[in-house]
Amino acid sequence: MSIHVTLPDGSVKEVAEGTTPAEIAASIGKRLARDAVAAEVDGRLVDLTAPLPGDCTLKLHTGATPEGLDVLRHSAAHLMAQAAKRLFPEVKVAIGPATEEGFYYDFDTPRPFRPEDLEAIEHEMERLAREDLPVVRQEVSREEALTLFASQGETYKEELIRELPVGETLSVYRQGDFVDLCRGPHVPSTGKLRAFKLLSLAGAYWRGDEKNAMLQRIYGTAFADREALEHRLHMLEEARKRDHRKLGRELELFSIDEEVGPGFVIWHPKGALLRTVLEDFERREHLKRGYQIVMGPQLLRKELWERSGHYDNYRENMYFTEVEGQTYGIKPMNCLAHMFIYKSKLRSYRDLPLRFFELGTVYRHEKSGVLHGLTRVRGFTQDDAHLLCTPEQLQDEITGILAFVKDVMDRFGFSYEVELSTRPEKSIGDDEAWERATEALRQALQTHAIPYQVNEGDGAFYGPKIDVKLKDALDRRWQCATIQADFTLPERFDLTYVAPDGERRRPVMLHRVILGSIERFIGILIEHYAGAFPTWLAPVQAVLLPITDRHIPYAQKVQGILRSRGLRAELDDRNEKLGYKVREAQLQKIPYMVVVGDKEVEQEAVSPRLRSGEARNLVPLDEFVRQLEEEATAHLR
RNA sequence: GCCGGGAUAGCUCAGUCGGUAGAGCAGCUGAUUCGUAAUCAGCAGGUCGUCGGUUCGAGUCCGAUUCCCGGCUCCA
Repeated sequence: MSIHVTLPDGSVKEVAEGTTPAEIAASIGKRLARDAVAAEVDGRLVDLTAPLPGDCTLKLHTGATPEGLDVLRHSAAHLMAQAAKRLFPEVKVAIGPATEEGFYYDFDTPRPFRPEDLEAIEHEMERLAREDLPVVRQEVSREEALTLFASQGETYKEELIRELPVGETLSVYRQGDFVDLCRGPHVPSTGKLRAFKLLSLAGAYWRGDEKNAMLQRIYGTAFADREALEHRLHMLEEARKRDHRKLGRELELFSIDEEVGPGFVIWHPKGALLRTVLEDFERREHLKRGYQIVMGPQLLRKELWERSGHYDNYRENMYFTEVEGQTYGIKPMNCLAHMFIYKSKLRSYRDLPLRFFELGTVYRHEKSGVLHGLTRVRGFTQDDAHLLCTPEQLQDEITGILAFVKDVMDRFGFSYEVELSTRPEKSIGDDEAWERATEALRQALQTHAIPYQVNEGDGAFYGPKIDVKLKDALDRRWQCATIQADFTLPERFDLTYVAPDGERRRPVMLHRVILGSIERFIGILIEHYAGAFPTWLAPVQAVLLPITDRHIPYAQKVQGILRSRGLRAELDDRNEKLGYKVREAQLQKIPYMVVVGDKEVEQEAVSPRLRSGEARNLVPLDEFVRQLEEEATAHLR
């Protein structure tokens, strides 16, 4: 008998004896025996106490490996359920998985949990962990499982079991008085759980369906050791500090006021400037790539929305207004006007592809509970484009857009993931068109070897889409760029072009955005940079700090020079000490704090201080202007 | 939309048992003219989210409502 053992650190050992992974871990070392949480036998994740077959490959996991951490967190979820049931015997448990960040468990409770309950449950968890209860796997038949959970009144578990095929063998895990339906694996005993924390309370629908009962969810996180847990808690705290809603106010970028309307953003001077810089960047990038800038109206006749299918499929999100017996819909999307540009004259295949770009402001009535700072609003501007091309050109156009997305995301240093979303239940168009559109998107991803996940039924109502999800500072994923293939709207609006053979053909339409919505993207940017925007984006690039009143004229002169070069320079001429002005500029995260005093005036120089704290002394004025100009235009090259 | 929590000065927050509101920062005025993260003094600032109820009396208790926060569902 010989067993290849891969240790958590990646090293490999050859072991001759052993009946369980736990035994083998113990034979290798005390530390490993203590830290191991699960094992992988011939690629299958199992309990440490699972019997080993003769010859096999074995991989031992601790909380340091992704698989081990998952097991640890899943076990922490069980521990939490056990603690909750002990303190509140009348609660019923639903499901409690590990997540990317930690774990949660959903409960049905006679009264909602309160924050102080979390503390009590956490203490109980600590007690149960100290008791080091063995966690035991038991295989039972479907019928035995049903009887077991029915006898405990666990109706949610019953419902889950009933959906499994008759005759199936299931596994349950016991720890002390608590038993849970679970595939496993789990840590061998509760003492393995040494670092966990309950984080928040929330409502969650049973099985994620809005029509089902609302359960009480408790979120928590767990790590292999205290240190890793503390690090995570520290990161959460850091993330809170860079919340774009907080920074948006502190940096005077924007506000959202109840009196004005929830979900409607008011851009203050600095925010509007930031937004303008971003929009200018976008216009330039689009023109470079052969797009044409267009603009459509905010209101379009209701009949048009009926023809496009928006009225049937998107009405509950639309605002309507009626004047003199005519009903107009405020646009929730920009495509219709673009189609009318296409239709305004006879198009030849020689004209295609056509790429219409619009910074299009749209209004969507989002449900009240979903609004969130800049990232979920009711009025927003999309960097929207509609590409009209022949079916033969479709691949190249999609590829071009994917390259565009990459270029732009690289500019901001964002990583992202790609998803392919297929036909939803509520949709227009025939199966064949959907199939062709989906295939076109898939082909483009495959030929460029772009890894992607499939998101069944998550497409737009008029076509499938490629979604790009970028990751923000809180490691939340945000949908920004999306590419949607559409064979249906060209049909509904009878778009045609003249083919080489003189026949009228139907063009394909691509809907796409790169940043998604300017509002959302800026919200993400604020958190990404923690408000310290790179110089090219910073609303204020330099602030002049005269040391006393007699240095103000020189500071004004420098400001004038910078402004004449298109650089965004402010002057802090308040009667305050330098330290005070530096502090404020630092808090405003202005890239350059330019100190001017006697020496600078005398030498026609400046002493710039960076946000990092680095101070440069007496840089010749023309040299500083040149450097700043170079930095501020980096994005144009 | 759903579950839970919350709303006091521009901001961050205190306000005990129901007895008519307080701090720091910001603002204003004055003094100070200063070299890299807060100079000093004075002044002003509030329909306690809104509406209704209980009470001799409500920031405080009850109800409704609006908005916000944490999630769920939905989504750019």
